Amino acid sequence: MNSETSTTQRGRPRAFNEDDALEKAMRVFWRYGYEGASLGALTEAMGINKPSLYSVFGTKEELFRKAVDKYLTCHVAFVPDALNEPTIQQALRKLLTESVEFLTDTQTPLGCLVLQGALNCGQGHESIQQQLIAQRLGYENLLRQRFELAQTQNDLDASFDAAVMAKYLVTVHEGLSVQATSGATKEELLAIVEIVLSNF
Amino acid sequence: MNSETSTTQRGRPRAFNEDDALEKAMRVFWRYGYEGASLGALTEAMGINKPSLYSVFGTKEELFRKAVDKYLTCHVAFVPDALNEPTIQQALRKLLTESVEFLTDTQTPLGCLVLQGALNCGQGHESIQQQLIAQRLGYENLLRQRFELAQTQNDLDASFDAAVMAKYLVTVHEGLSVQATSGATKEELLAIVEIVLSNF
DNA sequence: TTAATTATGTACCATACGGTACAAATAATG
DNA sequence: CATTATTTGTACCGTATGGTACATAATTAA
Repeated sequence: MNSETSTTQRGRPRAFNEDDALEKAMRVFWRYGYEGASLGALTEAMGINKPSLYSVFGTKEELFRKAVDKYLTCHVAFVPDALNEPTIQQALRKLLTESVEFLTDTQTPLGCLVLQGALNCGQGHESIQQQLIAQRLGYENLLRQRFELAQTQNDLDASFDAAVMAKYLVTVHEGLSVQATSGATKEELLAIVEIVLSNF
Repeated sequence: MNSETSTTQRGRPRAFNEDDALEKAMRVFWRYGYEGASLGALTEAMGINKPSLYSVFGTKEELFRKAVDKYLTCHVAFVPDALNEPTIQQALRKLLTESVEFLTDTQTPLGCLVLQGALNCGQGHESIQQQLIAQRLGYENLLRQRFELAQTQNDLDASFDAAVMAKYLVTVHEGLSVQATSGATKEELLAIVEIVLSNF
């Protein structure tokens, strides 16, 4: 029954690490978006060939979804972390500051995969676009719930409109991602963050 | 010498209106981005075939640049107009309100062509990406100059950082465009605009 | 050693892309 | 009418795309 975790397997051993390959694929999608990332670019970055890709990760669309999962769990885990800070001021400062560091990090592609991944892809990939939009709505809900929690703690006034402010923050966040991919520097974006923080 | 404005021309007459066709092409680029807009989709929307397209508008890249020009002169002319309002409050309110109306207008594609046009295109079209980025930097400069003018008029305090605030506004504007293409409603975006205006 | 199983590399398929050659069509000129 | 100039429609080219068939290599089980 433990065939999946068994250390011995019948056939020819796999010549690449599945997790490393997925990380490489994720960065290609991150850099070029879903459509802009060709199978050739993907397989070259992953160091494998197409049949191996298909047998392990499925179609390009399935690979993309796995790449997004990895992105969320391995690269943007700082988001829920930041929201755990005790006060809204602390939480938002940590969230936005770390987001700017993340979006302009030279060790990874600029901007955000969930945003750039399917912004303007042609016809035929609407489901991917919808998945990423839903992901961003989830982020918005996370923020709204954090604001509502702060209201119960008297950290935010009862007149504070949590839903609007959550959408405002997501909007700014998306703008910051666009700016990062357009060449804005970390310092420029941090200055913008200070303006945003003055709203709270 | 007036051969260009002559009413009579030698060969077979053109069967389509050049300006109408360009408008149609612009909307396809607006909706699908540079790469997402295939020549097939373009020619179908324009009601012409490929040789006609090439003889009149040149390559796809040249057609795109002409489409962007038309977009700027015919669809976003309200931007410099709004900045001519006498006070910063009036100028920004008009600018952002009309921008939201524009971005969510159901008569045209959602969002902004200059933003969505080349956000995540693959390799080989960097010059187009750079052109659109330069266009957005031009918008940022327009805002900064308007802020500096307001400072000379004592409409804004001397301590106001015009450069940072200009970049902040462009960032929000880009975020609003992303939100519009992601399904946000006009009302939601207008609520965000009110928050932004409270910064001035 | 043989069979069964899994992975790899090559070579290919159908389709779509941007772009063009070329002939037919339509007009003014002579 | 013949000529010349310009546009249109079709049919095609070379390339790239996402995806796959198939033979071969490498490993374990019998």
